[in-house]
Amino acid sequence: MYEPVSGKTDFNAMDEGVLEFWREADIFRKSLEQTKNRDEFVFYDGPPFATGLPHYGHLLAGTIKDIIPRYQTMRGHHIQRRFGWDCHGLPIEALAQDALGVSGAHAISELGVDKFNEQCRSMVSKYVAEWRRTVTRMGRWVDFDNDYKTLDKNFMESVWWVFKELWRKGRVYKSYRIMPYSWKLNTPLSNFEAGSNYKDVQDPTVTVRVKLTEGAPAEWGEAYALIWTTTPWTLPENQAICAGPDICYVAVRDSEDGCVYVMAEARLESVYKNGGYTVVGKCKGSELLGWRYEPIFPYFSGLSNCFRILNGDFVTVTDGTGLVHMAPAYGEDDFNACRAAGITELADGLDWDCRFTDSVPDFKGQFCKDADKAIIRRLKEEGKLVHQGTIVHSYPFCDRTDTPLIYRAIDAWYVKVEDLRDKLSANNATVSWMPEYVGEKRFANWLREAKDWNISRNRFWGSCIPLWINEKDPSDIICVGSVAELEELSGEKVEDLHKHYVDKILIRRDGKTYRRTPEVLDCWFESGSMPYAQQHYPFENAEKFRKGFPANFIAEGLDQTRGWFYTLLVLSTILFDKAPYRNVVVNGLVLAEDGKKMSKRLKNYPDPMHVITTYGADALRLYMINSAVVRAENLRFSETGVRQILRDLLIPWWNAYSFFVTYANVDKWHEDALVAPDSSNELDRWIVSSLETLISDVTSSMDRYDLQRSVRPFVDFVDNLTNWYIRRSRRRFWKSQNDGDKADAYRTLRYVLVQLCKVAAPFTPFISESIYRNLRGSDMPESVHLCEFPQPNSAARDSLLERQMQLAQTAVNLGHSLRKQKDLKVRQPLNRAVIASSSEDTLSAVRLMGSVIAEELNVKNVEFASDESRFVSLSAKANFKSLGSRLGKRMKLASNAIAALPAESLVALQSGKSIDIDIGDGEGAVQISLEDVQIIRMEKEGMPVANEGDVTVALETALTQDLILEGIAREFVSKVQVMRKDAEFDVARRIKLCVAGDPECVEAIEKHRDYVCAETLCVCLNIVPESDLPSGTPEMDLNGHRGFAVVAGV
RNA sequence: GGGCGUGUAGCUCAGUCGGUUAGAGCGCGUCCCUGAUAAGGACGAGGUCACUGGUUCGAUUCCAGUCACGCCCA
Repeated sequence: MYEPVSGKTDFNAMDEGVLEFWREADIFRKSLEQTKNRDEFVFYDGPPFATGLPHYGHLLAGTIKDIIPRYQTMRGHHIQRRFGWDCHGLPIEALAQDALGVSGAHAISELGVDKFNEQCRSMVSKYVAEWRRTVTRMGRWVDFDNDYKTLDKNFMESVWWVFKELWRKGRVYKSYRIMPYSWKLNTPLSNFEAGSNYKDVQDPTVTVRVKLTEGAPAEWGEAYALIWTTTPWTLPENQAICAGPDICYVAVRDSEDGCVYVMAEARLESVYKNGGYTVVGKCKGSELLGWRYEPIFPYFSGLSNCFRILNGDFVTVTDGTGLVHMAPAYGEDDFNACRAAGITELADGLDWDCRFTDSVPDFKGQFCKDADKAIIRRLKEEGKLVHQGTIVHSYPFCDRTDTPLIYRAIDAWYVKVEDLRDKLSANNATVSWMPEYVGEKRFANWLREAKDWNISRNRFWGSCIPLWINEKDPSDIICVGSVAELEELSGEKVEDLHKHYVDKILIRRDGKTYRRTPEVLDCWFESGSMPYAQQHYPFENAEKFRKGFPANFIAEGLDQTRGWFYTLLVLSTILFDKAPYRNVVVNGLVLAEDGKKMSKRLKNYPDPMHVITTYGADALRLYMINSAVVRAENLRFSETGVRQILRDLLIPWWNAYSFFVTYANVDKWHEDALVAPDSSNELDRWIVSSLETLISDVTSSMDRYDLQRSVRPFVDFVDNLTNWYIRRSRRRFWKSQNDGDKADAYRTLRYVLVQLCKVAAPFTPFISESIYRNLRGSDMPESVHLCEFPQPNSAARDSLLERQMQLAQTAVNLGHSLRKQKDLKVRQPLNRAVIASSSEDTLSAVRLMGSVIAEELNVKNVEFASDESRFVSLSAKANFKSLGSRLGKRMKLASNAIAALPAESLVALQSGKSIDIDIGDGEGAVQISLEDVQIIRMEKEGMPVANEGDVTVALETALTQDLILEGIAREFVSKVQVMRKDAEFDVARRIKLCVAGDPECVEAIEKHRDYVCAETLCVCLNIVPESDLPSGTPEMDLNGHRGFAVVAGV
């Protein structure tokens, strides 16, 4: 006996039962144990931030990260799956700030970094339990107990090792970068943070003249460049002027003061609104390059390389003068352009509160923006101010304090990457990406323009930059690469590597004192170090690491192009000059059904747990995998889509299984060993062959990491299994004698169901397990996930048989369509169907399917004919594909000529002859053969026909009295079956029938008495006068005839 | 502004290495079937394959440009 199965299953309960089994029988551990001596297939799991609950993006990535390892395990590999957590960085700091009620770097320092960091540490595992629950519920097998955390001392120590390797190779340097800076919080913000609070503000604008000293033609006399800015306070720090190389500039002589002014031609009219000038010269910005001018303010006039005109592509003529004032300490374009021009020393006159320092004595102590007025006044006094106004524009503000942000140069640590571009590209070329374009275009382009990587953060909770700097000489730096090294250098015991511990540790050497640089590392540096740090390499596991590097496979979202994919590659390229991964599956974004981002606030998506418990995890997994989201495209998440996959695949599959169990139990059929069936029945051979095709398709797609294409063939297979194999085989299971054919049917169906479980196990681990557990033999593994993946066996495939069945299905569909057209229900038997095809191959193939077609179409005889012309008239149409390339411009005429071909020509073509046709352009005859035309079939008078490809089906629709009576009998059986069902009789329950009706009805039932009794399991059929029926017996409509039946169980 | 991707039926998506009838599922309408099935089948309505040009005998497909959307970057 198999465990009885209900046709209506509760997928949630099924899932929970399977989870319980996995837990109790410890199946995941067993699967690892079982494969421990096999080849290692290495998977790296990218660590998520544990600062929120998992969303669909995580579920999707988790599903991909489950399917591939499950598949590879079944293919005989050993695969460690360690979960990882990204524990550092701003997300967790933000949670801690909220919890402590503090905000900003100042406040944190006041509170104490130790307090703050311990708060962060205590909150890291806040969501861990919830993650574990959800990930597990989705069916993902991953090791949570042996997970890695970026805050572990060992992990952090390996990060130091990585850092020191970079340092040793001369890859780490300190430099400036322009960042949004909150003067109220005394901290730089990330660009992301800066983008969240823009406001419209009114700022001053000034146009200033700058005296040219070199470059301008002497005949101009006194000449000035005109510059424009909305930040007058940056003028004291001016170091250069920038012109657009391709912008057209003019020099005009002012008719009032007689001086010459240079500006962009496009801006001339807005500067000189009322004329009053004469043009004395024109040139491109590239010609202004290198001209020199007198510093506007004297404070930084000693700096070298400054006070020149530079060129830059970012210059526009939408406002200002087309000549841009450059204060490289306060603007990114300025900074980059000046650095490119060899200006290395920055004029920075502000302290950490953004007040002017001693270096700008005239404005000392004033907050920079407040100094605007005084600066403008000074410019006016000195005759440098040409125009003054105001502008309203949108400007970023600090999110927390609502004060305007100041863009300024901040000291930061960088990893040199720019000179590695070729190596990065070469290493990337060894990686196989799914989809290809992400690696070959998107990522490759990014690598080609890779910029040096800012790895320092002026924050608190993270891995520390392990650099100790001489208090007296900032160029004297010690890089520490391990705990032992630090202990030795400092003589102190190092318990923890977080900032509040290591900042207290000083190194004293040769009478000098070294203090740690205060920054922490970018958390991308940590996740990029994951291949080494998760193993505590090189301090431990050196051999294990070497075997497991690079990874066979990683999977993350498209948004990681610049994230994890990148940092992994940069670090491994520097350390080992190798790509750290061989295969990458990139998934797209999961959007809400409306195409917008999923938003908790808008509630535009269903809760993941609700979806899982309603439809089961398998349905959700399949829904996501069966979409292009596994090929980096976006998915609009639709609950209906999840329900759909349940209906299309999981329910039919379950029903096939429930069918098997129900009837096997009724028949007491049971076999322990699972053997490949050796049935001669064509349906059996066909479904086994289809199964082999499925195995082969799935295997080849999975080996290419093409998940979407791996899922697709399942839908077809299950459709064939339920709607053709089982439907066609039903009577083999129902018949009362237990003969060899019946045993073949059971054996085949069980075999197919069990093999299907194995093939589907990586995708739908729950339903596969559930079905497998009930059907397996006693010597088979206790879990489907401990089985081997079925080997593709081409010997078991019979492509001719698959083609035959395909043709039979086509013929049946055509016949059904004819019945529909002629309004003849399938229950009405017909005398004859004719299958015609001019192709001998097709005809001989479909000929073998005659009985199948006859039964499905409910016709007494199926005939085959090679001469279609009995049923259809033929005409032809040109095959543009074959002729077009040959004929070119003559194609149009040829198409007309072919449409006009007489019947004899078509018969000649069909018999395989080539014919010459004259297409009337005087260029000579065109020789055509059957491939060059497409035969069109039109119905002739007589029998209705339908056609698809080279198969034509004709149906004899005339009804004889015999056929009509049989139709009535079948209709009657159908009605009685409904009554049985309504009465909830068991399928094997015998009944008694009391029947009445009009004369035809009685005649029909009388004539087909045996058939009616057999079909309805009726042991006693009495035909009585209508008047003997119990009152209220409902009348049946039997194809227009009156009938009555009273059903009673025996 | 740049890189990459996407745009096909009311919806979710296939497909087309250039070929004259562009498919599936859902939804809708009509009907059929039901002795496993919250099912299944047939038929029908529904498409200027985002737009504009170009190449070609022929473009939804190739090329260029435009527009819209998305991701990343600036």
